[in-house]
Amino acid sequence: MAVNEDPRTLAELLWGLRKPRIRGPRPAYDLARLADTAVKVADTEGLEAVSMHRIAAELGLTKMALYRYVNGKTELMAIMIEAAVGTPPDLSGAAGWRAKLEEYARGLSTAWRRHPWLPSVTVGDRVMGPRETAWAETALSALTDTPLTEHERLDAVMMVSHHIRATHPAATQGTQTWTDGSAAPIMRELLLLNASRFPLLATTVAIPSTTTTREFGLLALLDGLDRTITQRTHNNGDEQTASRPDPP
Amino acid sequence: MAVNEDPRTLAELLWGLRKPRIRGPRPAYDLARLADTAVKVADTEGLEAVSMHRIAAELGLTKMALYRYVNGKTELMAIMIEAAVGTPPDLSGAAGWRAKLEEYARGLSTAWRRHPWLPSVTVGDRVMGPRETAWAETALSALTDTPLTEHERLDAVMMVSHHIRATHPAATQGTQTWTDGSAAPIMRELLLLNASRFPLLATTVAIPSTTTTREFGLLALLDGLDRTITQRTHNNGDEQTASRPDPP
DNA sequence: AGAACACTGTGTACGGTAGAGACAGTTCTG
DNA sequence: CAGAACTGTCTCTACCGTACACAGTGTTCT
Repeated sequence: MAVNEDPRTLAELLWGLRKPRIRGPRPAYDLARLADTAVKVADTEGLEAVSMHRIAAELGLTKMALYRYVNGKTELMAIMIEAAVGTPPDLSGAAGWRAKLEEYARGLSTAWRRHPWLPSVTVGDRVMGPRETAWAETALSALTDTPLTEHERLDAVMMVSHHIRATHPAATQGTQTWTDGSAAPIMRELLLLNASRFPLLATTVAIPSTTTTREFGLLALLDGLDRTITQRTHNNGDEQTASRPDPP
Repeated sequence: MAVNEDPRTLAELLWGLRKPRIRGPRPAYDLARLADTAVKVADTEGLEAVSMHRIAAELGLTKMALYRYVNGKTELMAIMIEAAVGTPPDLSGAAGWRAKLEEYARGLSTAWRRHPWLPSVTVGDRVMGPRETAWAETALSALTDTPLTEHERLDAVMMVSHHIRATHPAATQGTQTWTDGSAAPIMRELLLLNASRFPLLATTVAIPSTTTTREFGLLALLDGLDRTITQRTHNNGDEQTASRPDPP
């Protein structure tokens, strides 16, 4: 990566603020085409297969020609994300914040199942495009009728997203190292070998799991939000009277 | 990366099962020394500064000499992790599963603050070393007295870890893109510019935050776990009588 | 003691990555 | 029609991880 990492120019690219160029020969392709082929490569061969050379070759271009469209690989990744996220789910069918959040989690999950590289990339400090932003906006809409503050709603939404990300099966993320994945059998073996040092883990991996991490976690998460929400709605009117000082 | 990624040999390295070599000249260094210098470089200059060449040069070695100690960069990373994680916190001082989990979260947080690259690396499908495993064992011990099943306890522990990871300030992980980080001001600007499309987000970023995401999230998480735990302890004896069929 | 052997560290080379900069060709604008 | 602006290509650099042959060094066996 290089000195090109100017977030402002990236933002202009993502939000359609690049001034259209008139003079000179027409570009053979456009950003959408670039993004689509890159997404296709990532979907079928994994994210590590996406290199400047590879994508350029896929389009019948030289590697350096790509730099006429994007300022670097960071920008290519950004437009890939925008192309892949799609549109957020419709939450209007679900009644109540809890059902809406569950629906949102489902939507996130299916989108990520379609593009398994997506969760590992839509992370960290970065400029987001309008389509990805729309997801966050949709998620926030699930909590508008709750007594949570604006930032608490955002926190709650992020919690749900992170949980789905962490339990994403094909992710390079927080897969359950102990029970799933290619390293799991080795870990199991090592734990049973050292059962005296790690008795709790050893017994755990010896037992087959009946529940899924994702469901259990989401349940706990929503239960926890429910607690503060119901608590605040009940104390809503009382709080003022209770905190009102007695007249002298 | 190469064909070297054999998880078995990695496991042997991490768990001290490498047969000690006697013949030939003594190696100038050992794995601990390698790991320590690599950790130091990662701590001071970031994880991307850790390359085979860099670490070798730091030790006064040729790049290729490192391959006499580790089979590749994957193994180097693995021993770096083992060297950096340290020992898990002592939870015996905390009373009850909730306080214990909070203490565990605190310990995780301080360990990751010391080595900001650690959370982004201790993730995904991989073989873990004994010291990292000890952390998981410790975390599990917090929940031994709860009516949760073994796998549910593991799930709960993973949830807490993921949450701390996701809210880790210096992480390449799920920092709050909207409110923190270098891209945040740009996102704020874009949202206020497009406030009609993203009203909820726009109002949110316009308001200063009073609470921290980490605390709010951990609260919700533990509240959620509390619900199932207390629910099950109360229904413990009743459940059998309630589910017992009436005599005909 | 001497030979055989095993191991360490070095030098060179390879294929991969992202990217800079000069250049030729094309197309629009004045 | 001429000049300006733009596209795509070519060559080059600087990294990265890693394979492999080789020289030197120390241990072990005879």
